[in-house]
Amino acid sequence: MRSEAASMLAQAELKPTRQRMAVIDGLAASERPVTAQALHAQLSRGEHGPGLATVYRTLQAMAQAGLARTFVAREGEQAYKLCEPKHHHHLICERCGAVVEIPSCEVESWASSVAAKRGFVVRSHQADIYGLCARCSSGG
Amino acid sequence: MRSEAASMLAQAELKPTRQRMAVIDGLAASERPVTAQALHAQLSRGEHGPGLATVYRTLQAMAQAGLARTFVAREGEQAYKLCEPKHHHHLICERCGAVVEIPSCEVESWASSVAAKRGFVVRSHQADIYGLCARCSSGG
DNA sequence: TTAATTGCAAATCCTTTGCAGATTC
DNA sequence: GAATCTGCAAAGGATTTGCAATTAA
Repeated sequence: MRSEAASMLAQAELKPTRQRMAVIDGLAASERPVTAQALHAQLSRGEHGPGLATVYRTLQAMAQAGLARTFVAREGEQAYKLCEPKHHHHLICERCGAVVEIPSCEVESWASSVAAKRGFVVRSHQADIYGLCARCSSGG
Repeated sequence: MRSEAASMLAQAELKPTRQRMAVIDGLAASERPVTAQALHAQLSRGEHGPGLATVYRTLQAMAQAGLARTFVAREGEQAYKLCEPKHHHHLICERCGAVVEIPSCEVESWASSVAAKRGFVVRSHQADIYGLCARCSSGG
């Protein structure tokens, strides 16, 4: 049986090294986007944690392969989160940072009609919804 | 008669200094988002161009006041563009960088229904459409 | 006059890069 | 064995900040 991480690396055409597996496992373990710095710090708590450069390189490669998406963190950092390679949108909790993927794409028709009105040809679109998740809106 | 720039500064509760006016005029002159660096370089061609720090400070203040929006430029820089303080979306040309505002908000119902399905309470959303503007899709 | 603003340059801080040694296929 | 990958530390580059001089109200 092949691990999830190894499979993703194969998709990205990257060799499944111990360091990269750790990065991906770390990413997968969080339900919210993680910055390279944070991930490196976390992985460094154990032994054999990958170097910061490797974390950056791996995250970048994953994003480029479409297997991770980038988010803008508060102070100009970039945060990453694994996601399906196919197009989708996100629900993001502003309190706890949780990210839920929305597979459907109902914005598509809206996007093309709005674009057509102004002579645009749509190539892609991005739509994210920010709010409070069930837990945060009830508990807090 | 009060200039457009002075009026915006008033809205942001900033004193209408010569430097800030220059920054805003420079922003207003471009139909695409501009980075602080680019704006500073452009304004420095003339005399009395504001310092880089002032450009950064002004752009940041405008964004905070909701009078400008930030975009992520290619190499991790932040680009700014003036916009209406009220909520809206953007059509962005991937070729020439032009940005057209979409005042309507048809995503709103989509957003709240999708969010409700997962127990989320919507606080805001962001939706941008990328493509080619009329000129770029025909001419190129 | 008083508080806000500017400019400069130094300081921060995220991210990238060069390169020798280690590792995968 | 050849091509990749890693780690380290140095380099790069955007943005922020301290502080004395300047300017707006």
